[in-house]
Amino acid sequence: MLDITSIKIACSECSLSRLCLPMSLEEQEISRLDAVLKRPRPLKRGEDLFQAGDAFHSLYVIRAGTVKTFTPCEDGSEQVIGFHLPGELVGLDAIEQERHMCSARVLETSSVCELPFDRLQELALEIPSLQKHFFRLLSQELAKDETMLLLLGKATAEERLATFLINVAKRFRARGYSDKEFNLSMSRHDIGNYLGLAVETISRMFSRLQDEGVISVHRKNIVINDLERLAAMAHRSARCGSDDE
Amino acid sequence: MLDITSIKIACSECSLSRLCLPMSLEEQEISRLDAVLKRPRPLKRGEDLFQAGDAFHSLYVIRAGTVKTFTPCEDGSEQVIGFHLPGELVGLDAIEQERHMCSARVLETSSVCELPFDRLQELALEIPSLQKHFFRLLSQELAKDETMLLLLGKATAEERLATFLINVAKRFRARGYSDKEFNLSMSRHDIGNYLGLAVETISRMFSRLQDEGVISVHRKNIVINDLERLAAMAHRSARCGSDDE
DNA sequence: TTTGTTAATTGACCTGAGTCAACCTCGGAC
DNA sequence: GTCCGAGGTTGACTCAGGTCAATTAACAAA
Repeated sequence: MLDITSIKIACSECSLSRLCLPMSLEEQEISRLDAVLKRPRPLKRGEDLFQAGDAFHSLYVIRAGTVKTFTPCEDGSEQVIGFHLPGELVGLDAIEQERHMCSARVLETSSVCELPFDRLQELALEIPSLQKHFFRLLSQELAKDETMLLLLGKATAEERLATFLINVAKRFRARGYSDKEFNLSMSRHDIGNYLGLAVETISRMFSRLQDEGVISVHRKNIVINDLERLAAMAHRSARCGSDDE
Repeated sequence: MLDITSIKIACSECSLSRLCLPMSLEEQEISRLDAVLKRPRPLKRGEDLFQAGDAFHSLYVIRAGTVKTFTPCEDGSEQVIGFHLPGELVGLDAIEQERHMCSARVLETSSVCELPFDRLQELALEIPSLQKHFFRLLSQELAKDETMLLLLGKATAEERLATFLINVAKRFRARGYSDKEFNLSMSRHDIGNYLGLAVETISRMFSRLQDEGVISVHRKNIVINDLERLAAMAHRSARCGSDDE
């Protein structure tokens, strides 16, 4: 039987540190961060990392798996805010109100590292590059949201889905996976919700892109056949001069 | 003739400090921040504070007037990201890339304080409450954007405009102005762009709300006659448990 | 005052995406 | 195996909001 507590990997040895801590930290500084960090907690599909309204204590880094964040609406429905892959942080929007603004739900078996925010803040005072890293991280998140505002404000269904697929592909590549073929861990329903479209529209667009030969779709499996053409579809309403990544 | 350099008001005496620096700073700490800050620069309608792509050096606090931020799109159009009133910061999305992601244009005669970010960052290492303030500020900005994502993803034209009007009213009240009657400094075109709607739709919705007696519209002047009803329109697709403010 | 220009309104019409409903297809549970 | 239920697809129809075009209002320049 596997002892969960044994799955302790120091930040310095974590394969994600390039994504999670892309900054110059001294060996000794990493250890200090490491000491603050609580070890990965394994979570099963459907479990919540936290829920909207919960008191805020920690940020979470995804170590493995996928997490979706979403806000519940007055009418009982929800709005998906984002999908988060390994190396990405969730909970940043909770700092100000000191309670979570959105819920975070695990889409497949995942594990996350917990970063108590108070400790992090203290550490950031002592390690300038850590402070800088967090300012940048928050700023980056803002820039991402703005790109999303543009997408929801202007783009057609086709542009939205094309942009989404390209974005997912890029993030897979950045993690060392294929950007030509991958499995989407989220449902059509979640994709639609995220992109401000009905499930049926997502389904139709997948079919259309497949009919045009741009992608091949089989259930959750996506193959990108013609990245050029997909990019052309996405770029028509894209942010000026955004090469991303 | 007015000497512009004479319009120097220390942060400690600025009427906006409650909005701009809502935190406990020692007298001496405020002076240090004050020393870093460059004095208000007056700007005329149509002038740009900065443009998308410009190198990032400073954040700006609006002291008077209104500023809109927007990103240029590939197709030559633009997406309005936000409207900024006195006491609000612009440029936060530029920290990561070290260049501005959006342009900031003045909608009416305005003045802004410039905060060189490097100096600010140094200061934040020495003044814990300042660091905390900036983390919170960035987080708050994220939460705002998420609320906007919800609006663009789900809300109808009526819900969008109602939400917008209530939001503007709240911000006017927070600044000591009437929340029942005010002048919108932005054009219908900008409002439409911001809300992901056509100008004509904005116009039609204004007319509809007026016909229903909820508001009175004359050019840029708005009078809210029935806040209850306006709030009801807005709340149908609102974020759960968001009293804002 | 007239004139030019830009913003705003209104109407007629069109269309992209939502809605509703039927059906299909996996992948368990038994 | 077969049954079941959730997720996904497809078609037919509807409608909110976009587009296009004409008209009006506000205001600055001459």
